[in-house]
Amino acid sequence: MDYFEIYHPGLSIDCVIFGFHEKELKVLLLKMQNMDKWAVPGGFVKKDEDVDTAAVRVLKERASVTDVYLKQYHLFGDITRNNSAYVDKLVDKKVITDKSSLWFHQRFVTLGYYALVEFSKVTPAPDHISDSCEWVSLSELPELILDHQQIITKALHALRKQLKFQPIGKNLLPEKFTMTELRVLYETILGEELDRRNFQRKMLGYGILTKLKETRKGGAHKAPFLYCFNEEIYNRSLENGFNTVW
Amino acid sequence: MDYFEIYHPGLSIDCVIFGFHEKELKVLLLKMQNMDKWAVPGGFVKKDEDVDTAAVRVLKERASVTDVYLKQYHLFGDITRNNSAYVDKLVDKKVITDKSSLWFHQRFVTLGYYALVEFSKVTPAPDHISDSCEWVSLSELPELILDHQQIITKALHALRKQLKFQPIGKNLLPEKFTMTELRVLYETILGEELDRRNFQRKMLGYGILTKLKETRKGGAHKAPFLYCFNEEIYNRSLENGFNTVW
DNA sequence: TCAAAAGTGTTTCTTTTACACCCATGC
DNA sequence: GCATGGGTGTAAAAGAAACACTTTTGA
Repeated sequence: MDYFEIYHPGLSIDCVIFGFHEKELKVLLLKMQNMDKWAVPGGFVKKDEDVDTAAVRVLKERASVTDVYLKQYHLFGDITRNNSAYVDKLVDKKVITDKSSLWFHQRFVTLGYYALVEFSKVTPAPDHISDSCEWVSLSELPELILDHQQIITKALHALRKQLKFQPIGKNLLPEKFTMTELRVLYETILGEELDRRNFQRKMLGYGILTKLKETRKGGAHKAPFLYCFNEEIYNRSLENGFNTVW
Repeated sequence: MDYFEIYHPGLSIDCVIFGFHEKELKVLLLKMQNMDKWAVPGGFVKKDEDVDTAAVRVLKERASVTDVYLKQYHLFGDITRNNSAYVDKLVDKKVITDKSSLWFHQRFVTLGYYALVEFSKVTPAPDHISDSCEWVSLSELPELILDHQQIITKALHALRKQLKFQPIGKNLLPEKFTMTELRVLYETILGEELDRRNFQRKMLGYGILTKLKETRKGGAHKAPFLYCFNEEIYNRSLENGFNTVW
């Protein structure tokens, strides 16, 4: 494969994939072949491809993830983020061929996207250049390559900022969910506890939720009602934002 | 000049420079040599240069603007934004040499920055590839090259978003200013009127202002007090944001 | 002396916060 | 039957919005 033929030079994409499971916010990471370091799924932009389209493709190719909320949040373009020694190591470990090392030795700027996905819909599967693919709690991040730690941190900050004045939940939660599940998601992202009753009132006030007749049975204790998002109002709120802050 | 030697391939930078004058928000535009189209000051990133540093340099080289607030807000990476016919025209008009046209015929993604500058501190001066350099009201934008209209529009949206939960004013206003001047700036960016008294109370509540003993004399009517920003609290608010919304 | 902008305070309304009781369910 | 989480409402506090009168100044 001739990278120089196919891809836009010096530009990569990295996608921080957020999922929510067991009251924890997780990111989907790939373990580099023959190495003890992990990485956010990334890739390159084809010469005739929109960067947004490239991000969607990267998500699919490298993490088998489709149909997600995806948002560009920052271009990482410091000169320090490149590391020739790291590429030499990749060649050494046969992660990349010697022939293609010229491509990887370029200076890259990388465009950061974050993706919100429904945890249960993703079956982590390593691609051909990864040893494994796993959900990892934000509180237990392993050693990461290059500046991927920073890329994740900044994605989390961007996500928090978005949460402050836009709805979040679609794509992170299953189609039907309880008010508590939604609240715990908010608490997890914000890193603080929220009053159960006040949360419910405020959230319902936005009108983005539809209360269903069903309840979530099977759990211990009283069966809570299920909700789903009102797509139309949800999307409108995504565009316009709220006028209040969490 | 060999662009390929010096610059990072396929990556450009465009800076939307906002200034505030006579109750209007303005942008600094360059008129392309021998053409009737205008452009936002832009440039390229050197191979050994941080993108943020490149933005500062571009601002200085192309618009003689220094010491400003500068913020990366979006990477424009759609495939449609490139236009070979446009480059041919530039060669035809001798804005760029035939020799360098290969560089300009690349597909570029461009990184958008917006800058906030003090209007009176800028003396618009065209650089060597521009006919003129002028402040233009946002409401009277001339015909712009490529997707520069979109680049400006998105910069304004990003600025409005920032205004909602961060202080704005430093760099856009002179060191000393009246409360009315600050309010009119806010009104201009937001595109709506704000109550004079409520604005003052809320703004003072943030603690980012220092009331001076001086007043602005010379104008008709009662002389208003002057204020300046409390740098320390201002910068802290820039970092942390407010918890309220305008 | 008057028009126009500036300074200042109060009342009302809305939003946010804090908090308590009853209900349903599985163990 | 009891521990646990779920449903619901209200009172107090804080914040936002609406609003009016007096002061200063140049013309």
